[in-house]
Amino acid sequence: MPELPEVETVARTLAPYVQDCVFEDSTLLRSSTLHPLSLPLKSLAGQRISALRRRAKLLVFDLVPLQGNEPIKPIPSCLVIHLRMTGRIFTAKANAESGQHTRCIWNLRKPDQSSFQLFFDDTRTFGKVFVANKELLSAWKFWRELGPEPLELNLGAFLARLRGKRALKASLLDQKVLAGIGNIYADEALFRSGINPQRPTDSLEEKEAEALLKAIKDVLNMAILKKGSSIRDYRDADGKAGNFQKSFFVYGRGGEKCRKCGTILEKIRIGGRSTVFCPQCQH
DNA sequence: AGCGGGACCTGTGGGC
DNA sequence: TGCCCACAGGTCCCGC
Repeated sequence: MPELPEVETVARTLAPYVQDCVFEDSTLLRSSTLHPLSLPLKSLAGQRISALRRRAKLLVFDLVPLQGNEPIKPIPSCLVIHLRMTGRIFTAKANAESGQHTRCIWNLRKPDQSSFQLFFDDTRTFGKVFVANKELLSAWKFWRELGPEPLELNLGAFLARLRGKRALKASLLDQKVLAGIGNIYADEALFRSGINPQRPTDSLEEKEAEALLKAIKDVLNMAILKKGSSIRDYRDADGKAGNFQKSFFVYGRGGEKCRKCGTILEKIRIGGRSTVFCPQCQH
């Protein structure tokens, strides 16, 4: 579910609740939700959240030990959460009961000493929670190999990453090439730049790469402004759905008419993922 | 190197 | 109404 704009929205809506709060105890309701390399959840106790940020599709809680507390070793430096397809994170009052799909609950203490809970719910259970420090993060292949943030990428660096003969769409979905783009925004950016998703990656002319990079940034920025896209499950930390799904040109519209030219949109599979494009507008 | 397929899961929507 | 199948914002692994 959540791609870069959705995770960015969760980070922005959750930050005001958790900033400077301190972890107390944690409850893991499904063991597979904890990443195999993770430190135990109990090592979070006494850690203060100094910042909440996004990297790629990951939510990162930066931690600092509370002064005067004896931290549990090894000391974690962050809590990383990957929402995958159906993960949701939200706050609840102290002692709220878990739901059918609740996978993890954290008790947090605010600076004013009052307490509340942070819930991680995940219907399909693909999501992961990872308590880490620098060493563990660099041991995590996925993290170590993440490509650059697309919103911070310049044309030269983008061109340098467009290597290989595979379909361009497959490259855009590869988190080692660019970090944060998923199935929705890959299709939308390709449509908006007029490029066919099946094109070999290394066939792009510089002008086309420039148009594609601009389309990627535009579509991600617009989606962030609209608080993400909600197809079904996605909600921000306040439980609110996004609005960018109303602006889709192609995603989920296979067989319907192109909003620009009226041609019937084609639906194919690339790299096992549904891909919708306009055979008239995209070359 | 890069593909297709399957695995991991649960839920929903469409077709019959 | 009910059953069965396809499919879903992601990633990983295997075999060719």
